[in-house]
Amino acid sequence: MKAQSQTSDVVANVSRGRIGNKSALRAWLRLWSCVGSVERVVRTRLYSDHGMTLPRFDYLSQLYRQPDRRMNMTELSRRLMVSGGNVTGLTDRLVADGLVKREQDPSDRRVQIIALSDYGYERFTQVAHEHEQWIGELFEDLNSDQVRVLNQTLGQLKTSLEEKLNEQQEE
Amino acid sequence: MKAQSQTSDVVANVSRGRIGNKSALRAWLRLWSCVGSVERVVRTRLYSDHGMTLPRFDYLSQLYRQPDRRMNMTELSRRLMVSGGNVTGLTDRLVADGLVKREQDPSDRRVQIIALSDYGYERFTQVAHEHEQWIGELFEDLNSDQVRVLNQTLGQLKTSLEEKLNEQQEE
DNA sequence: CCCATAATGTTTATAATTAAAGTATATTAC
DNA sequence: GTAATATACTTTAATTATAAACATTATGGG
Repeated sequence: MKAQSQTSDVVANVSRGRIGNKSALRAWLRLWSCVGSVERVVRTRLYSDHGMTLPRFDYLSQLYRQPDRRMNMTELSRRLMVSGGNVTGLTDRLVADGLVKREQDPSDRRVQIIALSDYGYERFTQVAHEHEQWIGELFEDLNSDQVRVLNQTLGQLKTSLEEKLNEQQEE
Repeated sequence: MKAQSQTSDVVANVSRGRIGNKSALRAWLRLWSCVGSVERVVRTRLYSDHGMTLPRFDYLSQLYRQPDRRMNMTELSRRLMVSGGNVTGLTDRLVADGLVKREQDPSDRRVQIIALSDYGYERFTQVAHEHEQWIGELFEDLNSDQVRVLNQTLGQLKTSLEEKLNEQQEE
């Protein structure tokens, strides 16, 4: 009577199509593990083959994706999912290396606009091409159906997470 | 004739069931984004509600999952996917806080065995229970079919990545 | 036994990262 | 117009993280 109430709750949830905490936790641990493995490979190769760190690559890739190769600090912080202070430090080092430039926003003197320099653009495109191949190799054992479903599910999860973060922020 | 050769390559790959680099890259970016969002929520709540950092929580959870609540440094480093030096520093601080203890391996004097202390066990179980609920809430919009397929696909990816890492290491 | 090699963990120097406090500028309410 | 509030970014202190060099101990072949 009193035994396995936890387990039967989970079963009940599954039968209703809603997932239980245990099953969510399992998915989370796998997500975490896969991302960790991929990051480790990418970080090691970026550093040994190109002398570039992963945070800097991620930073440059955000700028690269913009039509004008420009973004302000707050937006960079949001997209990279790191703190503002972190972006300040990364920017200092990237400016010192000549990969990006700081520009002023004429309409708001608080805003720093970060622009990818010509050198930064050239350097990033070279590295990014290899990066794309690394990712292709790492995912090659998945077939196209799996990737399609994966993208669909993760897209939904991403949207759902963003909504939850917004709700939470407003409280 | 010369136009869109990239695109047609991708289409060719899809028709064969093999994925192209672009599609792998898209999947990777979504994985990265989802993991980043979840980590951000977990890190913030761990710190504000329990005064615990995410790296320490991850460290303790590895010990907790072992039948004897014990693991050596190298294994911790491998499972947490961080460098050995990082584990040394984390261990120093966790020992200072009384959450874990260092023990000697009688059969190998190089080896440090890290054991979860009674206090560490008690503390972790409290936090882990909430952690599990947070994850459950963050994933609640996915249905059980999605999670099942996600777990299946990520399990395969994880295995595939581990094989690639082993091959790479042997070269 | 002895030497070369491997494995375990620490140290060092530096970079990345966070939370929180601080500074400067904008915006909004009144 | 001015005061309160919000936004953008930087600074600070501490932690987390890396790669590479190092010290110690183990292992395997001669």
